[in-house]
Amino acid sequence: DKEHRHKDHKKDKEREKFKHSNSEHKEHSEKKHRDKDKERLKHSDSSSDKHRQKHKDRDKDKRREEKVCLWVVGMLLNENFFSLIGCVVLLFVMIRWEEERYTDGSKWRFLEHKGPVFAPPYEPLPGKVKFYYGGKPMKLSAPAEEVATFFAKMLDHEYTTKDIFRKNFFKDWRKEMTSEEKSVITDLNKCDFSEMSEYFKAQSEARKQMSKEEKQKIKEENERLLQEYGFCIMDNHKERIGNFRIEPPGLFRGRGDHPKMGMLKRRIRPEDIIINCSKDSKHPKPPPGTKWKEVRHDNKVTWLASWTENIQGSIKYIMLNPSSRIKGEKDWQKYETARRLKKCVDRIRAQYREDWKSKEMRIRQRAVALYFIDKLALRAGNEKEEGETADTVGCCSLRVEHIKLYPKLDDQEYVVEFDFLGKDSIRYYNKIPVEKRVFKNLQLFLENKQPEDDLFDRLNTSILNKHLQELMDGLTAKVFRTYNASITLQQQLKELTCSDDSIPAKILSYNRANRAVAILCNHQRAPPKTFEKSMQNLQNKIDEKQNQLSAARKQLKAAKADHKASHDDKSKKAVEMKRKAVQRIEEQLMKLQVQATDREENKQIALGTSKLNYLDPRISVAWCKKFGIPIEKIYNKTQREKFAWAIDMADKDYEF
DNA sequence: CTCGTCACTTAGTATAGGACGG
DNA sequence: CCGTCCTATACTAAGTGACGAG
Repeated sequence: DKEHRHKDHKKDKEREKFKHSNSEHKEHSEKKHRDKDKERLKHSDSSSDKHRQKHKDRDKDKRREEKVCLWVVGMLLNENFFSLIGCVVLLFVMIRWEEERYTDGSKWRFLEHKGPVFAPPYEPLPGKVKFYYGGKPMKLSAPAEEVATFFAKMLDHEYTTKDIFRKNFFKDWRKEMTSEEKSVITDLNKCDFSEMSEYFKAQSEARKQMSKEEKQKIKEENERLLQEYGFCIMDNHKERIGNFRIEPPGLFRGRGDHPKMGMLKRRIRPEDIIINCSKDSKHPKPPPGTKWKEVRHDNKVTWLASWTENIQGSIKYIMLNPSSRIKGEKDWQKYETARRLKKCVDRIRAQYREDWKSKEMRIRQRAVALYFIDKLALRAGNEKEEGETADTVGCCSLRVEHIKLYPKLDDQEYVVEFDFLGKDSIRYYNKIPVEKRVFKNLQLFLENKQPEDDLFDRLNTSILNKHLQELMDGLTAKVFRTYNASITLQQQLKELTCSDDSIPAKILSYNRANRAVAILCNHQRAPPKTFEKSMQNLQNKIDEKQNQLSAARKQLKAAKADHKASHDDKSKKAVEMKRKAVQRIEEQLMKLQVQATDREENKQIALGTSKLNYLDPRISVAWCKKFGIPIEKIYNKTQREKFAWAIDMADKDYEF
């Protein structure tokens, strides 16, 4: 018990640090927000007024704090014994809470919100927009029409041509039809949605052409909705909600070769929604004439509302924004776990290398799989239900058909070729030389197996994670991804950054370090549709700059010659001017060239995912502080909000 | 040990909206 | 000021991993 408490105490202290930096930051941003509101209210204010206002605000805050302090002191000094008792009880409850919060798995003590925003109801098509079956116009019942519009809106998409998509869609569509419709519409190929499709195209065109005022009105309405439904109170903070809108109905588009693509994603009603909030909060009201499925008060979870989705039968949640305390703390914890792995990774590596020699097959498989997870940053690879999802794999679910062994390939020995579809059906393709022992083990694992058999037939994620748990508290397969990503960034930054580079050059280095991680984690993207064009545009700009530069250089030369001839002050000044101009253009050119390199290298690589989910933000913050890079160059507004804790916490010497 | 459930993180893409250059 | 282009954001699918029942 003593030991336990000691550990907890240490944890608490660290948490205290986190909370402090986080709330401090929040105060800043809240204040900014308030100031902005005021700006909106009286936009005629002069800037000095605003400035004064800011000061006033700060003073007010200070005074309020002082008042609270005085109140507490007053209570303590008060002769009124009962107030004193009250005060002590309050403190006791607070302390008790602080302890409880971390030992019993509670996530909050007070939670109040307004519930979700539902998708707008279906608006029937104007009569002139017709659906045709077998060339004849046909008026559809509202439910059938709605589902038809989902298809019509996707008509330009490739997947409306796919067999599975069409089959699934048609089956679900027929369920929405009246019996007469059902008897008439028996063949999707005879359906003509083109008028509907044209109508929606025209609608979106019209939306683009809307006047400023109309756009402004929509914007204001969105803002109102955000203000009303987009925030909740969790404990003592107003927190931004991540997704407060319920997903609208539509046709399901799974990624990759998904067996359920085209199925109807049904409309979610209040009767489907479970609300989660605290008992003592003002409960959200369901829309008039409706009821929630349930209102519960479970403070062991972080979600505010949930519903069961009809495609996979999984649960969807409404949760807080990444900037919230609850998400930030968890994020921070994740990186702390990865840092603990750093301390013992050598031991673990030695261990799995040793296990390659084990007498037991299951241990060898475990060790080789772990080697892949560590070296190649593969995902764990949980089993999936066949026929329910696209056929994708991770490490533990690799099959024989996903690897090829080459005892010799070109000038390398023991090469393993990986070729499989991972998460989101993104292809992982890699040829990698491995140690002889690993290679021999793989040959052993492949013996007497069919292509569709599991490579690691004695292993799954649960076995692997149980083993990892024994090696380090809190260790799971995904910690390796976090650890290797973060350590790679740190090491690459060290390697690539030159302190006397210009800021754009340093940022290129940062992006390259980021890119190394994205490649490691296989974070790909489809090349943007306009990639070639935008590259060309940039190249044109570069050419233009180059011309400017040679012109400026010529002028400088001329000015110099002029100065040599006349030796007067005026010509000297002219030389200086021209010299500066050349310098400025050189800088601009450099910047453009850097931008072009960056963009080219980024064609098929997505940096965002690793930045947001794998890279300890304190590494980036420290790097910025060390090299005098403004943090805004690395993190945009949202990212700064998410990583507020790190921005406050890390100094220039932070080591992951 | 298997299976299903649940909660939460990680993922790529479509598009809204804002910056920027003519 | 307006159209173009790019970035940020919204959206939601698809993973991971814990846990409990049988």
